[in-house]
Amino acid sequence: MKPTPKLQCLHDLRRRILATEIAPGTDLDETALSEAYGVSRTPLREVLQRLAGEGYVELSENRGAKVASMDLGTLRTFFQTAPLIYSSVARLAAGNRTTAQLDSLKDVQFSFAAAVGANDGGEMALRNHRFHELIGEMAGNAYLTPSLNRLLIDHTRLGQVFYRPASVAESLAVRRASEQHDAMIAALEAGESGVMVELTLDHWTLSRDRMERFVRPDPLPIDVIQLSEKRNAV
Amino acid sequence: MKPTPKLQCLHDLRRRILATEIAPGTDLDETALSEAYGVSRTPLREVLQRLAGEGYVELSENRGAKVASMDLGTLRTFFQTAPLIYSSVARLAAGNRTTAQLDSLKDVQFSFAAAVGANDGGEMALRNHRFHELIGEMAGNAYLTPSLNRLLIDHTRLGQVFYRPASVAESLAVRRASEQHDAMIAALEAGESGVMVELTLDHWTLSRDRMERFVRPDPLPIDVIQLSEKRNAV
DNA sequence: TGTATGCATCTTGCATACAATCACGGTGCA
DNA sequence: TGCACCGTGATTGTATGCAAGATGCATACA
Repeated sequence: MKPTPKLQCLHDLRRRILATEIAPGTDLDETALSEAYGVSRTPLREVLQRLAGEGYVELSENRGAKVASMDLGTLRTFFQTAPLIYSSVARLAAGNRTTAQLDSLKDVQFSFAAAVGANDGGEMALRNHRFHELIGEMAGNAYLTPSLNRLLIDHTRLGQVFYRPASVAESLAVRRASEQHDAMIAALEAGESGVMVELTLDHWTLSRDRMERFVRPDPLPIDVIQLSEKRNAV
Repeated sequence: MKPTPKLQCLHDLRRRILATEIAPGTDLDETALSEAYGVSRTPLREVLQRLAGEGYVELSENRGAKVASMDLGTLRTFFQTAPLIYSSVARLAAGNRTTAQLDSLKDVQFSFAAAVGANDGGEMALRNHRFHELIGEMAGNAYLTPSLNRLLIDHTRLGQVFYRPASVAESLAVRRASEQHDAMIAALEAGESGVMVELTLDHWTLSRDRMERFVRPDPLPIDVIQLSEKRNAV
């Protein structure tokens, strides 16, 4: 392998977008980026074109690139579509996976578990991303893969919030997710597509519930709200 | 609108690939194409990158672009995946379509019917492509769209063979497809997602049967085969 | 005769320079 | 005061020249 600056730039941008280190909707300046990564604008533009093809960024004529936004409509669509694609991919993966892919998956899961142990939220999210990306590769379905990968981009970005577990309950959820990963590996190894689909749906439900819990948290105690209102009321 | 040579090139390449005017697997020469379309290599390369993102072509490092191939595995996956995506998109389209989109769809269907009347196979295939692409836009689901569009690329390329109806039976099938389009428009207009899904699956079945019939045609009469074998046997 | 190696040629990848387009601020006029 | 127009700076889009890598052929050797 050779770490050409162009590929390095590609991977780093992907990582930074997934980590929401660059926020959704952010405008990307070609000149600035090309200087930062030490490549000229030509290859950088090609990187952006590629990222646009993968759904990481959006290009508009004469107005440059911006990180793919996540508005309300997108979110709604996300929750609507994810179970369908995830479960379809899961079924296929159980039938088509190669042992080499299975080994890669185990490696990634090892890293994920390590990140969980180290309580490194960002790393967890990225390893989790790679884990599910690999399952997509196992499915070997060129038509579903682009959908899956787009879902995963937004899933990972949403998940960034949740892989920084504040409460004990959320820490437990992460550990449970990791256990589900292990179970998935077993199901994939055994080629049990039914089990794999079940696990995938459970995994989805776990993740979804945590996301919903973030969007609609427990309301503050009433008296606290009143207090804060008094303070803010000049 | 401005017909910049770059966009013209993009659209023309898409068209030629869909029409299998450029066969699957064909290598594309940057220099030759850039001269043909009157743009320099830089924007042409960006066009290729974009086409790669859409699934029309495949890029490989230092080896240029080639038109997306359609091997046996691809075909198998295609038949496996199409009903799922098509019906999902159909359901969503019935719920989300705007009247403006509906008008566009009617226009396209008008052109399609005209092509059928004129017995222009290539035009039929392209209009049919646009018809289903529009239904994808109606669905308004950024996650499913890339899958749908990839399916449509291969569907149209496969269909090129069938939109040149040789027999009377095939001519009838094309007419029937056109009627199904009309019925779909009605279902979309009424927002009847159930009906829309039904129609879509029927439409798929019709198309699939014709494709299968092409892949596995009626065998030649035995004596003819024997004859041709004798000829080929040095 | 089959295979390996080195060179010539062609193709792609990258950087720089230039052209076109857009955003913004200022100015003039109603 | 509000709006329209126009210039200027910044940013993107395009072209060209050169560098690096790959392909194919000829030659030499086993």
